[in-house]
Amino acid sequence: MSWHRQGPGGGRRGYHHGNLREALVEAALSLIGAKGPAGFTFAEAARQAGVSPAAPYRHFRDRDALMADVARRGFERFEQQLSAAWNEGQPSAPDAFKRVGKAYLAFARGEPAYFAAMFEAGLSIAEHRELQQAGDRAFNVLRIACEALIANMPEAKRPPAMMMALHIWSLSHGIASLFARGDAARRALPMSPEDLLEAGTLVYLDGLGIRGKRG
Amino acid sequence: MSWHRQGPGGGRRGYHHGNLREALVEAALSLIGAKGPAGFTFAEAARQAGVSPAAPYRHFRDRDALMADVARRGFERFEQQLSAAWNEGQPSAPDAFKRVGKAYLAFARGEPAYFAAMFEAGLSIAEHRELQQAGDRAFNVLRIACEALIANMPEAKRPPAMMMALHIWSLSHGIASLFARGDAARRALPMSPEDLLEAGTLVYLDGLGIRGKRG
DNA sequence: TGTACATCAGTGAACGCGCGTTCACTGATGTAC
DNA sequence: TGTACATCAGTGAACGCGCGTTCACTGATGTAC
Repeated sequence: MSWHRQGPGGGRRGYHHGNLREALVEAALSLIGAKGPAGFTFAEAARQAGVSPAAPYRHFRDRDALMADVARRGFERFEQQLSAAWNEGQPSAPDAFKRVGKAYLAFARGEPAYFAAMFEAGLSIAEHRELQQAGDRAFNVLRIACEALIANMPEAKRPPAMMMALHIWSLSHGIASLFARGDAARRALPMSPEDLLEAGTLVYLDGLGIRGKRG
Repeated sequence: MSWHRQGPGGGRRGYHHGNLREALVEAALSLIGAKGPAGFTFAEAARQAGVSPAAPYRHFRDRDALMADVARRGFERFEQQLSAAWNEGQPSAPDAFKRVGKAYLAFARGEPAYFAAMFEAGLSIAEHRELQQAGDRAFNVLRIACEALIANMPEAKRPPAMMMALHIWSLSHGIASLFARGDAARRALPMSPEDLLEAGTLVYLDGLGIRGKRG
């Protein structure tokens, strides 16, 4: 909690919170994590941040604006984690690609509140252009990874990287949504989501003629 | 609306609704469709069905029980549509398989309220065993289709049908959730979701050694 | 260094609202005889 | 065929609650001079 003023001393806060915007985001995350996107209310976020119910209006137009901000931060965090996993394709593109898949699932499992805000809060894409852009930037990491993976293929056999990225994204997202989510809606699975995704990706890449697993 | 009593005459209803349970389900569907799972309330469902707010309690324990019933019906409908699309693999397993994929997307797009209740209402799988079972039955259609697709392969090269079905399910579900949903959270796509799924499935099957699209 | 003042980020009380749920009740229906 | 009665599926009024939002306000902070 960012209850204390910044700077030395860490004394009790006074009239001003000092970091309310961040505290509200944290509160929203903890509420979404605990009760789902529907269970998050503006009033309770204020209470959890220790301010009056009117205070949040200084920082967010309404409940949806706070939710959208959480989702945007989620996409940024998501992009960072995918990007770190890709690590510019080092030491090899296939290895790095595998890491990206794992990072996708790790995010769904490790940050269920962000994941829910991003994909299950019912936020309209059209009404929140900044969300779409943040989502596109995260997707772009995947596309770059796909481009690197197929860079050495003969041009005639090279698949469109965009389509490839959309397939990998969809497969990852499906597995994450159904089997790797961090809440009670997760379904049981006879193997780990990571193994399922890795196997599916290998088959898919094989189908594209990459890595030629099968003679 | 099932406003009138069953039977000839279709006269005005009296004290008893006659078909309240069904009317509540319909009301729930229309509310979920219009405002998402979070926007559906017990009270408004009652209002839309034209009864007092206490009446629904004769038929459902609480709001969640109604939501779960909607989801269960959704899974049953889903199973029926997938099953009809599969049509026992006629005229050929690959053709029928393609139809099943299209049916998955058609359901997400055509029945957004059911889809949301089934996958995005935050219902706990553990607390609603009947939901899990209904979901499993729908999934089973996919598994049977996968088994039929690989039935003629030499045993040594035959992939596990369960894994294959999970991959296809995940890919379909990812595409449906991200690009083919029937509400404002749908993302734009440079092609149709159907084409994306069909292309992805072909590549995947190719990777398994089915249909040998590529030399 | 001190002071006046503008601005910012809170307060807290109040509002109307709709929700979920309960209660004793009652009209309608079905059935035993 | 009629009647008494049990059961069912509704009513409608009431409750406490928490929400979103607004309002005039005020304490704290920063800055110009």
